[in-house]
Amino acid sequence: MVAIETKSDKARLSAEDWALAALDVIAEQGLAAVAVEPLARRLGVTKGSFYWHFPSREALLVAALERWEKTEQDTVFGKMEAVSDPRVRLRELFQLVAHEPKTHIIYSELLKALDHPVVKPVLGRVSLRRLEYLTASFRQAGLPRQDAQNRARLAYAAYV
Amino acid sequence: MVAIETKSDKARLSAEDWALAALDVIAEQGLAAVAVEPLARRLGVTKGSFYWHFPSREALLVAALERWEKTEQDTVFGKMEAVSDPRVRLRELFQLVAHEPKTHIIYSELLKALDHPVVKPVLGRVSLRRLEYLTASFRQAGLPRQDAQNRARLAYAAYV
DNA sequence: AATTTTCCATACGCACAAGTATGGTATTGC
DNA sequence: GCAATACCATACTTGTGCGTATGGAAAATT
Repeated sequence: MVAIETKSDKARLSAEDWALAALDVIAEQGLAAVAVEPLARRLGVTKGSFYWHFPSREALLVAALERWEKTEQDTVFGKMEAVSDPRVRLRELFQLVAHEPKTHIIYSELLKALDHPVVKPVLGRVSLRRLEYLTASFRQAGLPRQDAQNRARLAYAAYV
Repeated sequence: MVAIETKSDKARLSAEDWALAALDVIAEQGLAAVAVEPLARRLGVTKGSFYWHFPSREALLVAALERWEKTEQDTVFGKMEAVSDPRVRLRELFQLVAHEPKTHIIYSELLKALDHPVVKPVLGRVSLRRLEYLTASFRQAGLPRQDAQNRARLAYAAYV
């Protein structure tokens, strides 16, 4: 028989479950609030579980951010490719960030923790990708190179 | 004889010395890094000193932010009153924030800690004052009320 | 000079989180 | 059914920070 399991009561956990829970905590209380024991309580287990899946808290952060970077990339760029007109695509993009608050909140929390060595490179890559994407879209919309770059920077700054 | 004392070797400390040291730590490592025992080590004393001047860590934060709010108000608005032409005054203002990094950095660190109940009202007041000042200057520079407000908001957002 | 005050050190107790060690239970593969 | 492995609980140890209690030294006061 197939076990009937909801997200909140599960017999056994995977490393990914921990990473997702960590992202939830980041969204709710920031990166500094990601602690092993509170997370374990939240998941209904103890530290013993955690240290089987991960060697350290640091490793959890790396895994969580890695997963966040991947999914944010997929959702945003996945939904964008469908639209061919670059101008409509830009509108869709802003619509998307506005109505997908989770990734959005995590982004701002990570901004607050930019001094953390694990966070910096990740956020650097994500920001750069978004900027390049914006610039490219503005260029396809007809703007010359320099103007497109400026518009992109402005739009992104406004978003932040 | 008057005691010759440098800032780093002083026989006895005052509450203000602690507040200033706290602001230094905020500027360097953020509000969360303001801890009593490390601060004491930094000042060359122990906790015993601290808890004579303050009843708690919270009280130190309040005192430090209060002091920061006061001095930032004095320096900025003090240097601005001298200039009568509102357009020149605006240029001076941006010049000022750019070359007075200390207050500036503290401001951004406090932004990261906006969720802290002690920080929120302080930063709210400071931001509001700056915005109103900007708006007033833009109006005196000849812009109508609505445009002045928008320009002020934009300029402040860009600064942040 | 003697006595208050002022300021600080030392030594506690408490709480909480990181990591380790070890043993137990549930699965899975055979 | 049985052994191996996967997953987790319990019980440590260590580190660090908050706050308290108390006694001692230096300054100021009289």
